[in-house]
Amino acid sequence: MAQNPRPDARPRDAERSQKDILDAALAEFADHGLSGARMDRIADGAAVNKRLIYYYFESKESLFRAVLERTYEGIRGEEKQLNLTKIEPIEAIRRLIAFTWNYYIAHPEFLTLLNSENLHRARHLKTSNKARTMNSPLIETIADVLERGVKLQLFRAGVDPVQLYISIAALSYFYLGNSHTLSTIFDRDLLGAKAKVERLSHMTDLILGYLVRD
Amino acid sequence: MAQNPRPDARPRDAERSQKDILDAALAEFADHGLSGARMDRIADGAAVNKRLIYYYFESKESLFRAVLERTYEGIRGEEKQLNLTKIEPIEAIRRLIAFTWNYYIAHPEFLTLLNSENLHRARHLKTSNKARTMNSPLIETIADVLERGVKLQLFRAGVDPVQLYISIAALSYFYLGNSHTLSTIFDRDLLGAKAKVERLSHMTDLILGYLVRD
Amino acid sequence: MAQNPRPDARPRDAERSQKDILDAALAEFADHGLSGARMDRIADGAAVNKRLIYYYFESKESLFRAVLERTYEGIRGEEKQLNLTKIEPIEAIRRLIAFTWNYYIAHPEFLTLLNSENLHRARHLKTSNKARTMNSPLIETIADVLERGVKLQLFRAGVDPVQLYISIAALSYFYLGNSHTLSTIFDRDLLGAKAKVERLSHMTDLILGYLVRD
Amino acid sequence: MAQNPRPDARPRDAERSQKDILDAALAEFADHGLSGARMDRIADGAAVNKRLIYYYFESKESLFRAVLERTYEGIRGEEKQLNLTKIEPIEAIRRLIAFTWNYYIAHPEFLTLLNSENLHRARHLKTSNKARTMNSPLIETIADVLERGVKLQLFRAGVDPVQLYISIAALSYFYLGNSHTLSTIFDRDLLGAKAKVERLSHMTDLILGYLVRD
DNA sequence: TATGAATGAGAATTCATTCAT
DNA sequence: TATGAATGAATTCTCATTCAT
Repeated sequence: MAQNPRPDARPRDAERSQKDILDAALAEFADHGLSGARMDRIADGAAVNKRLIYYYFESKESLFRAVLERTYEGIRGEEKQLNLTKIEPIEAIRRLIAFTWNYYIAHPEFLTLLNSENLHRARHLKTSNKARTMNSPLIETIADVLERGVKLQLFRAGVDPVQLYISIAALSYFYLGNSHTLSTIFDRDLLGAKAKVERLSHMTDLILGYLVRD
Repeated sequence: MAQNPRPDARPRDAERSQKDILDAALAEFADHGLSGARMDRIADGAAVNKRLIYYYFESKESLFRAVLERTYEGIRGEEKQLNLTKIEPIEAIRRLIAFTWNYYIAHPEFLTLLNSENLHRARHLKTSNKARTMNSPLIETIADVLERGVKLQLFRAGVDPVQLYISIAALSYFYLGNSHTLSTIFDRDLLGAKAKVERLSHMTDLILGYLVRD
Repeated sequence: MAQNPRPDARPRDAERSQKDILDAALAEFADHGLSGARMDRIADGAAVNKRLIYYYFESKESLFRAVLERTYEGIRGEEKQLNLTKIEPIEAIRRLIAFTWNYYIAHPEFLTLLNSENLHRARHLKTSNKARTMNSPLIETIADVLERGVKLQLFRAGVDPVQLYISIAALSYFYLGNSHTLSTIFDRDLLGAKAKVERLSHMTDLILGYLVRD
Repeated sequence: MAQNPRPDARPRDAERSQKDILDAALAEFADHGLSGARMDRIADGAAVNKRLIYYYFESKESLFRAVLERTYEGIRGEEKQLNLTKIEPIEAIRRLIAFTWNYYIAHPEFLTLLNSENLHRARHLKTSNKARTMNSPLIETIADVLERGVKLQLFRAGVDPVQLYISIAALSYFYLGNSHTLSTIFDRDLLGAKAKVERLSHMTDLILGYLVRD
């Protein structure tokens, strides 16, 4: 179908166009996965000519990689803001869980994007030096918090920070990412305000119930 | 003189053909998602004429739904086998975690299929009376185990069986389903024998650490 | 899609099956034309197995030819019933117009079937000895009526019966066969009771206005 | 420096392509009907890539609608050229009949296209604002001619212009549109030069024989 | 006489991508 | 930096017809 010119034809600059494309691509990939995404819709969403996408980003796959990189940058940036090194250990864990939970709620596209990338066996991640080396600062943070907690005889010893990081992520990720099937199967609204409060509470109880000695 | 059927001719077996199609479709959808799956590859995989797929299953979406239904049937069937009602509560939880973990390892296609279905907002599940009503028997089981554990003063009270079910699933699901990106990011083999033992151990510790009172 | 067995599985005989097939085929061809007709729908409509159609009628084209033949048989049979040779000429013309008009109204499938056959340049008619030789008895009838009318000094002389036959058919055929586009263009209901009366009246006036001398 | 468009400047490719597609589509739809038409043949006929058809016209149905619109535009345009308001009434009617006759002869595709559209119950016409509102100017013309003829005491009174318009169209349309079956049945060449002259003569006699008082 | 299973050859439509400017 | 026009290669789906019993 012939494309219409942008209705608001404000002047455009290279950076702006690229950002618009990445924004539209993120939405499209998050909504439809890599295979289901349509370059046409991305062009429409970004209000640019389709050809321009290829000008800036070589191909659909490349574009997906770029989106993935920006997405990892996004979460890593936020994780860095989360300064837990001076917070009391129990409270630090609390905040960590809440942060993860809230981040996923605020960025549902992160979940589906990661699912897509895993479906493709991390192909794009592996070929992205940028994203591959963006380790989460939270591993260090968790290690620090655990260490302090153990020293204060608050926490059990011998907990692997990576395992804990994964578990904390898992508890939110699965609940939110699978909410459509889960709520269908359980015939129960999992995303209402009350349900959300309960889930965060359960996850916090679970993690702290495990960590905290008495 | 009765003619023999061609020696290389596939015997005409409707049930067999349908099963072959479903098997091939499961593999294809699990590998590529709904959009990425190719009907041609499914036909090849099932060694049937492409047209036959449409003869038995109306469309790609319908086929996906059928696959999904059979997949849910599969896990629900196994869950039913898992008789925990007479097992001592702590051991029961242990077995439940191990079962979930092992099932996902044995059926990696279950994970990607569910991810696909969630990407599509459970569209197929919602239109499948069959699958929609196949509630997991494990909710009942968990409720029973928790109750017994509480009565024996082994477990903490007030734990919601659905939350616990979701959490147990989450811990395995996220680890296995995201193993490609996680192992890339952590540069660590998450699927080696040792890593698997450690993960199962961590998950069990986590859940029991939370549940068991002292 | 797999076919269901007939819900009412009464015993069937060859003649009955063939008639059912022809009935269903007529409806299908009339509704969708030759290309648009579906053998599957015909089988469904006749409540027989698709294979049976090929058993009795070689192919889609053959089936169409058979339908056409039966259709011509139908109208020729009715035309024969119309005994106008002893009717007063003016009244005979009146009856002839009304008969044509009413036949087309009662058999709308006749119109679309003929349109289809003309689209295909009368290919099936030309290869059907049966239909090709089924001349309309009305030509003779009209010739007779005209002759009598002229002798009685009622009608003008020199009218070609074939031209008149075609014109009488044309006036009904076009109105009824194109009623969908005509009523859309004129935004006027052409098929209501009042409109029908008016059309028949107009056609009769037109033909008699031409034929009758004063 | 403003460039003057050269008078012989080639039309934009886009326009040309669209016209070529519409031309080829008209021929194809006229020859085979909507269902029988093949997008491949249209692409070949227009010497464009098949994909381009979908680029400009959404679908086969849409293309058919566009063809229909252009076809109606064509006849309405010619009808407008036919200036009969200052012509003597009898001569005006003569010209009108001849115009209709000659237009159908020159545009046989118009007949089959309309038949197709009626087979589809004017579905495309009804969804085309363009075509739906292109009323024939001939209705007004006929009303005017009739009125003048009545005033001059040449014509009978009380003739509905719409009925007359339909009848004039019908006489040519049926003869030409059904010429294949008719000439097969009558075993008589209906499209030879002599036969055409006779038909036009008959139709004119018929209409004027009805209209003109003595 | 009848039928469920199966298919090869298309058919419409889609899609990422490139051409020409 | 930007774009409208164009396309080859799929991709889903269809259809008349045949196979095997």
